[in-house]
Amino acid sequence: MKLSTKGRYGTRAMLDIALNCAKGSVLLKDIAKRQQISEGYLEHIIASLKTARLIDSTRGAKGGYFLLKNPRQITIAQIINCLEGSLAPVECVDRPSVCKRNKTCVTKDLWAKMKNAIDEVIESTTLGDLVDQHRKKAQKKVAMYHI
Amino acid sequence: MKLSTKGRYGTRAMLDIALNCAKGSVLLKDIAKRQQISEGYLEHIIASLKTARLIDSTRGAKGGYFLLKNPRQITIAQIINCLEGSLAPVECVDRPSVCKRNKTCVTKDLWAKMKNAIDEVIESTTLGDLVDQHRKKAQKKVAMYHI
DNA sequence: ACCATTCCTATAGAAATACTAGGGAATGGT
DNA sequence: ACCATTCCCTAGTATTTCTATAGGAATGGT
Repeated sequence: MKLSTKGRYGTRAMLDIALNCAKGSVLLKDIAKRQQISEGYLEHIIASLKTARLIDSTRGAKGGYFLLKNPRQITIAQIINCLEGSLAPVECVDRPSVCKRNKTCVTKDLWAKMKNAIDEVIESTTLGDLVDQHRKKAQKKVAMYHI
Repeated sequence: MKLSTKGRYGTRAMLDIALNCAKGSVLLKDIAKRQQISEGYLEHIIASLKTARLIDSTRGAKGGYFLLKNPRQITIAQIINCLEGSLAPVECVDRPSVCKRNKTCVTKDLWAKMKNAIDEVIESTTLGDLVDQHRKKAQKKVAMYHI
């Protein structure tokens, strides 16, 4: 039960934009290089994030991508859901009608509980939280070099 | 991020054995019919459950499968883990060395949190719990017919 | 000896994932 | 007006994982 690369790369791309937006917009090329993702593939992921209105872009020279909201207003759930859809471990949790067993099935209830636990994590974490944590870790690393 | 059929079928198979073990062992054929899983495929799943020492079998005529422990001693985590491996949403959570970014990566910490939330659910639920819940639902259904 | 049953291995079709390729369109600096 | 830079869009393909299917061997009760 793995997250696909879309979810993983997408989350890192969003964090990268949040960390590098000081001078306005961020180049896809730069995100790709820093995050070690192929430009071509990253384009697809970025496109989904744009459709979901989490980011926007300007074209042409001096173009690039930028967040449409404050990082504290962007939850990881929003990022993941637009790239992977629901994180329900089985389909019947979201759409009970796909399984005729759904009225009596107790495993369905269990999987629903699992989905809730997952959602709790990604809904309670914002991109702003990741930015904070990243800065804290980076600072610690710099401090270590000075010992 | 879906659970594969192995995890889903396996959990239902274990529940089926727990519910039908009154007369000793349970036939694969019967599990397959009741749970609507192909016999051939169920064989693979059952084999893994056996390797994990959750069930055992007797061969030949009058053979079948039976639980090796009390349902209250069997967690869903044990079932799922032997069929799907860890439910870590990304590999680096279990084996940090697969990603050189692991020292500074804050998304890794997030995915680790997600794994913990998932594990909490499947470790705190036992096969016995599912049996209880199933019996309660079945009873309710019978009562409704009598209205 | 017979038969129902579990056990084991190999193979293959289907679906999803993870990219790659290449041309097109908008923009801004010169 | 030109051109480099950048985003935009569609199609195709390679790889992996999932979901089985098939055939036969071993076992044990009758």
